[in-house]
Amino acid sequence: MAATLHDVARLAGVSIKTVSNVVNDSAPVREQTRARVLAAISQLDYRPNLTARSLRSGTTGVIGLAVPELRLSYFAELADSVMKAAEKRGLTVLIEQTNGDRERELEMLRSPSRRFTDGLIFSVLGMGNEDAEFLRVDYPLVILGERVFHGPADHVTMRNVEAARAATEHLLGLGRRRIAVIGAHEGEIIGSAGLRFAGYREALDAASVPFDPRLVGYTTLWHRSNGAEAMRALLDSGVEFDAVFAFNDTLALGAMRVIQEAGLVVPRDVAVMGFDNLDETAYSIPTLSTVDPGREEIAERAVEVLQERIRERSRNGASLAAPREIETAFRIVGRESTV
Amino acid sequence: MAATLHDVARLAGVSIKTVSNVVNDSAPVREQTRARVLAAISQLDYRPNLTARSLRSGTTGVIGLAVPELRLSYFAELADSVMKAAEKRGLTVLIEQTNGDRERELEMLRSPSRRFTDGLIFSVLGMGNEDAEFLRVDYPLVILGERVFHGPADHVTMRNVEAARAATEHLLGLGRRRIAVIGAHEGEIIGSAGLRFAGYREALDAASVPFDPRLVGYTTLWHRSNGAEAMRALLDSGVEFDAVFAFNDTLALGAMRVIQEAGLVVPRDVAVMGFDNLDETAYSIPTLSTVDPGREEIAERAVEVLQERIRERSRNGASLAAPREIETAFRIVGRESTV
DNA sequence: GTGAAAGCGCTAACAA
DNA sequence: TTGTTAGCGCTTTCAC
Repeated sequence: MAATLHDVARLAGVSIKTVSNVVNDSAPVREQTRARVLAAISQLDYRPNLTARSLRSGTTGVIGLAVPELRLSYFAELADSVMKAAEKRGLTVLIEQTNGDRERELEMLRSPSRRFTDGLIFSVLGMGNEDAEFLRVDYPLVILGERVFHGPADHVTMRNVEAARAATEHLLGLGRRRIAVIGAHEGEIIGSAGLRFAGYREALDAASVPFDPRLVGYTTLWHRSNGAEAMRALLDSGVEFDAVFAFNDTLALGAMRVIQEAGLVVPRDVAVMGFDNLDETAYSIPTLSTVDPGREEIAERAVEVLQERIRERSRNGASLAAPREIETAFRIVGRESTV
Repeated sequence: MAATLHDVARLAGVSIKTVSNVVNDSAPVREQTRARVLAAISQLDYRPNLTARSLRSGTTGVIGLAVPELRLSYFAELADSVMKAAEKRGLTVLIEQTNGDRERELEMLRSPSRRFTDGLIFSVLGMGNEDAEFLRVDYPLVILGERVFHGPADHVTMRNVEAARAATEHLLGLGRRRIAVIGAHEGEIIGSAGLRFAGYREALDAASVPFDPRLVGYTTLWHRSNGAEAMRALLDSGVEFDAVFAFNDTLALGAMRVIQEAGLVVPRDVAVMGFDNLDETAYSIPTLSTVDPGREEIAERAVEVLQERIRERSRNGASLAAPREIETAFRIVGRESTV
């Protein structure tokens, strides 16, 4: 059985309070006593029981991270960044998957594991702005993504409209004028698809390039196969285009595959631009130009804000500060697909 | 403040024991009483404090999963499978990253979060058989991977030698006789590289195809860039080959890129075979033939064995049963790269 | 500088 | 069938 404070105290011939003081540096301890305690600790290989500590202190040092699916590279890379940011701050991350499903997302907010975590970083995909009130919860919560804005919880996101505009301008800068988009969602205003589409339109308008609805590829999901299908439809339709802006890298890679199968050359015949800067975009054939959404910064800020809220809460019982909207920086990454 | 058992008991006019019985189904409760308790629970939105329950019961319902790096697709997909298998059994997964680093792996075995988890599934990459004794720990532990065999902990792995042999035979079956390998590790006997190399040799020998050391591409890591480099070296060396067996999919994808850049056609000039059956191998150009290692089954078995050990332990204090070596089934997946 | 004791919320042994 | 009570291991007043 693992050693407890009592065992250490008995061996060192002191009270458990003294041992606790040594372990937590919570009060000055005479040098000689400290040495005796430390000796006992190492002799017994004592390690504090975190569960007991949690019960007493009310915090666990664990934060939750809810993402749609870990096997989607974007979320695996995000999880990696969040774990690294958390580790720097002495926090452990408990990852959970929602499948991007509205119902499961709502459940997640009330999952039993919330009792195990001090707060939650929640990458929302299925819920919409109309669900915002569900985000009014009694624990620290930081929302990620583009589904809910100005809700009752802190929110970290990138400038989607500006980034999509910059991506489109990058293509315009190459002299491309017939720029198709892939990944649009009919009638969506907010959400990544809606915002990125808006950025695309802004760029066209600013450059006085007419918008052609035949160049819009709608897809429900943003997987590789959806990018491939949308591109096939575009090619079959016979509409002319000299560039494609896909709303994420996975769509772009799927589309690029179909373009090449059709005997066209990237970027000579069609320039391709993605969005997310996944690791693998640096290794595709050709390498894929994309938007770096600054995942590291998003993760850092999210963990930072969450930790602040956790601290506020443990001091004051609850935080009254207004929810924060934090926007992070992006960067256009030019690679072979848009030379 | 969140409601406790006491609050519910007071509201329902019963003792906390009765509430506890209702919550845990631990003893029969009169229908009428149960209804009153349930009403109080929902009125107060009572949810049990898992920390307190853990302190009392000595278990947490959380298992650890240590993997090298989540951004490597193989481990993201493995993590997904483990989480799904765990969820079926009512367990939550705490993921931690080791970076495949021996030192960090050793630390992981004694990480403070072990106090938070009932057991650990540990995908080992940096440690070797000589470190096996470190795996003699006082909590349930299941090892994954090919670095440690017959150690003091349970071990779930696939038949690497047989799988690599089958993959090579698949290429031989196409009439290819000059089969290069990529990802070999000089002098390694166990470890994925050593075992897969052995399987390759077995297949050649069985088919009486002479082994040519010039066809062996050594790489330290198994990333895309390593596959690309190894293939470049192979092409530069001028040695002839009509097929490549890469020891994982990522290497294969990197190699395939270089093959195509060199103006060769896959599979006409060079057939390519990977290993792992990553999601993305179904979408590459051409799609990649590979070995499906049965990640789902590995995950299922690992969680199952771990849970058994956890239960044994909570019953008997400790498990005396000998460590188990479990081997799972694999499957050759033929795709465009080996038509 | 150190000790005694209460109690975090829960489960389980024992009583009634 | 239900209630009482003793801890799980720790932190934290409050004495000394």
